[in-house]
Amino acid sequence: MNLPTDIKSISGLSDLAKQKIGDSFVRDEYPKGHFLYRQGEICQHIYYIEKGLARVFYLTEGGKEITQWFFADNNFLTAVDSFYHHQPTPVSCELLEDSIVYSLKYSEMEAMLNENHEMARFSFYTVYEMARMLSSYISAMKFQSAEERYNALMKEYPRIFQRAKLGHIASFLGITQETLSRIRAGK
Amino acid sequence: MNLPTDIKSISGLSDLAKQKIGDSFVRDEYPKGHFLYRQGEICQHIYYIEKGLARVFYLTEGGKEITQWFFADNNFLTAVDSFYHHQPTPVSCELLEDSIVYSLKYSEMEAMLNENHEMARFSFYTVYEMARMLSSYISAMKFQSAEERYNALMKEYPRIFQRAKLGHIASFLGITQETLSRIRAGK
DNA sequence: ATCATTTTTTGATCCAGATCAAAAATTCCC
DNA sequence: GGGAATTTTTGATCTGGATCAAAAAATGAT
Repeated sequence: MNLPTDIKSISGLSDLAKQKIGDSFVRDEYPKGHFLYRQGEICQHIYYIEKGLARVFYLTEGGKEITQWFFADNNFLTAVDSFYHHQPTPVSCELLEDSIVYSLKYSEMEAMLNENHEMARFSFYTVYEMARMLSSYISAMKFQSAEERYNALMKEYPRIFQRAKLGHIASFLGITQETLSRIRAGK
Repeated sequence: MNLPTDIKSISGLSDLAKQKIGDSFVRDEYPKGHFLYRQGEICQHIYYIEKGLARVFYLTEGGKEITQWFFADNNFLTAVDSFYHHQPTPVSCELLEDSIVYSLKYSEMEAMLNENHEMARFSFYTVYEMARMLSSYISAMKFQSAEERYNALMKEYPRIFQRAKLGHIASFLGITQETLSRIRAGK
């Protein structure tokens, strides 16, 4: 068994299945600046960040980088549409610090799925968690001010503060860099 | 087989499983104003709206109704956290017009899951679709003006126009009723 | 039809955050 | 370590949409 805590907590998965899934992930270490996948490619893997920090982002027509999400320790991460439906992904994923990352290739996962349909519970789990994240992001955007969102983000991912550029954080929060700078200065 | 089109398109599901899932949904007709589930209850079913229109909403501390989503023909719908994790749901679901609705009880789904893990692909499918919806909602909120969002909503669900109150539409769009009224007046 | 309640519209004012422009601070590299 | 490029901060102004208040319109009950 490779993968730590998270996989163990997936309900409805037999120990055997957990074992198999855990064993089929491959452990890697990548340096800061490495891209797990890039815009336009088909994302072939689902990743698990054991330790590290990643930023998922895309480019607007105007050429501006918009951060879609940050992922830190103990999170599954993939370009969902691309991974499951083999379309080019509109987003890139860049590591913001040296990271320990596990990955599982789609073709392997598919083989496991065909061999044992129970594995679908694993896919369910990862997409379910994603839906929860999206859902809480929407609440935050609807009911919190830019400053509240910034404080919440810094509390959840304090390391972002040192690793990401201001503009990257601002675009995630849905505000301009100038506004974030002012928030930070406390004005 | 009861359920129409959608279930057939779920990839990776055997015909037998599709048959079984389809057959275990129960068809019902409900009048406008009926609640499929209410805030505070545990949502026991996953629903499929064959024909009709539903509004999912919650109350803020201030007592205001906020529309979370509209669902029309040929959509699966449930209070995800409540359905899968048996917690009281924070949202209610009300039918805005007489509707034909299929439903599947959690306990039955669970039995099916234990009997045939392939069924987990069905859960995956429904949550995946939800994640896509949430994701596109976020883009809309980030990149479209209130007016653009209103036009897009009316294009997708024209029947809302006649069935939902202005305030219900406005809270879904993330704006006030007054602003929506002005948008509609074209000012 | 009539009056009361609910819903929608209109008006006036305000504010969070955007935009545009430029200065200051950091980072990078030879 | 010095100059160029990048990133962040500061300043001035503008704007989409909020808020508060009240009028108008629609809906509904008797």
